[in-house]
Amino acid sequence: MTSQQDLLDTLAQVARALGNGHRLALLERLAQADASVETLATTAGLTVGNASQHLQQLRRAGLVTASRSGKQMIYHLTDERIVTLMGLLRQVAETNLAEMERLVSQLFADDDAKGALEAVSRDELLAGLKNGKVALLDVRPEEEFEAGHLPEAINIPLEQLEDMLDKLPHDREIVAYCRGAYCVLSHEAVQRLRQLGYRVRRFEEGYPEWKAAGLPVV
Amino acid sequence: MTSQQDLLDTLAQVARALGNGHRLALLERLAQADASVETLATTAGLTVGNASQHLQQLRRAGLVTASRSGKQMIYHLTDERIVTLMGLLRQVAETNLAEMERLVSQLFADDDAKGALEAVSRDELLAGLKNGKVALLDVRPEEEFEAGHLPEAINIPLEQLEDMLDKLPHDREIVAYCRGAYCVLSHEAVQRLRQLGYRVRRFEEGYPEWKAAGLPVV
DNA sequence: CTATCATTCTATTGATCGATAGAATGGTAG
DNA sequence: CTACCATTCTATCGATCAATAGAATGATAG
Repeated sequence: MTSQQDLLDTLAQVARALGNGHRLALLERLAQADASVETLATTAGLTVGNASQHLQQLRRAGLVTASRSGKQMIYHLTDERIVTLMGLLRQVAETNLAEMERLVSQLFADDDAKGALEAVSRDELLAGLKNGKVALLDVRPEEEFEAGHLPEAINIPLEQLEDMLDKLPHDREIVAYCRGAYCVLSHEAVQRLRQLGYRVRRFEEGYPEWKAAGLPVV
Repeated sequence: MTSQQDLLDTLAQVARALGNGHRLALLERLAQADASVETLATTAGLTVGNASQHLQQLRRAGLVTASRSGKQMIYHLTDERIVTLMGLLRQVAETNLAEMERLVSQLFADDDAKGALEAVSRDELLAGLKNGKVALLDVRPEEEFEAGHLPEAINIPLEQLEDMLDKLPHDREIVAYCRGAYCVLSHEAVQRLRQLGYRVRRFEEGYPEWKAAGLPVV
């Protein structure tokens, strides 16, 4: 059956669109919030022209759409499931590639005791929120926070962490989150807050995974 | 942070391994049962040398492993989640690429009324099995059936369908399944059995998805 | 130990991908 | 209508990928 293979070839095209680190970076940024080409280029460290080309490829693969807003083109993820897809890709890679483990531990390497690494799982966080024993801290930039965040979360962008400590409770454990599993913002925040005596841990996922799981966002 | 990008590049390598129709075909075959290089080459329509090379790529990406059995190398999927990953890729592609819809309808095109297309969902099948109102028919080749199948399923390979009708009950609805969403074996079986007067529908998934979902297999 | 078989490795060729620079397009503000 | 800005398109070049043929490896049977 040749059309069987045509189908697989088409699926392969979509997979190939995911097969480039810069495009994955663009998708991760889009999972935080819709963005213009220039914004995307900056956060991914690409020239505008190059970012545009990668975005065309993602568009051809049906992973993003674009709409015009004035002079700018605003790109969007077409489908929440793309976040899940990337998460699953990550899981499979982490489980089966030794290289991944090395890179992850390198990303979260610190002088500290590794206590800060003990991340809070989704179920644990849900339980803590339900019984009011946990305060949620979003350390992403304000722009991303405004585009969507977890309910009840307090936003303190990492750069302003020490300036806004009065917004943090002392009577509860704090759980910090940011963009996702590989985002180091919350990790950094946990380390700094621990040195200041706060009881704080890191959520092992981020805003996009929470939203993609169908959990409530604001 | 440069190691952030290293991580995404490594993830991209895994995605690139999925970015070829022939490799997806190899993975789909491996989702049915472990197999030798020659078997894999034959079912994917490749030369042995070429199949071997593709398998090396899958190995480097951590998607398959190999073990020697006598003269032969037997390949295995490293991880059940790869089936889930491909299923999610399929869902995203079907939702967002018009091309996919065209190819799928072409694959299942038939002269019949489209009644045969109404597939049974997983939940519906589970309910039907629980209350004993459904008989399960596995129309894959005997070899794949032997390597693993759904509990209570009767195996009648499609080629022998008309020869083994006595194994099929008349008092219950029959649900036929095969390799997965894009496998046409069960579709064909449904059409032929309907003409013979059986009450029969097609399971919308296949053995690998069932197993990957953690449901019991034999 | 030699012949054989299954598989992998190596080298080659054409095809596709990724980055860059510069031209072209499409919308906006004056 | 013109100047300007954000983005896209086009052409180019080096790098990587896919398929093929043929040599090399590794296990087994005699």
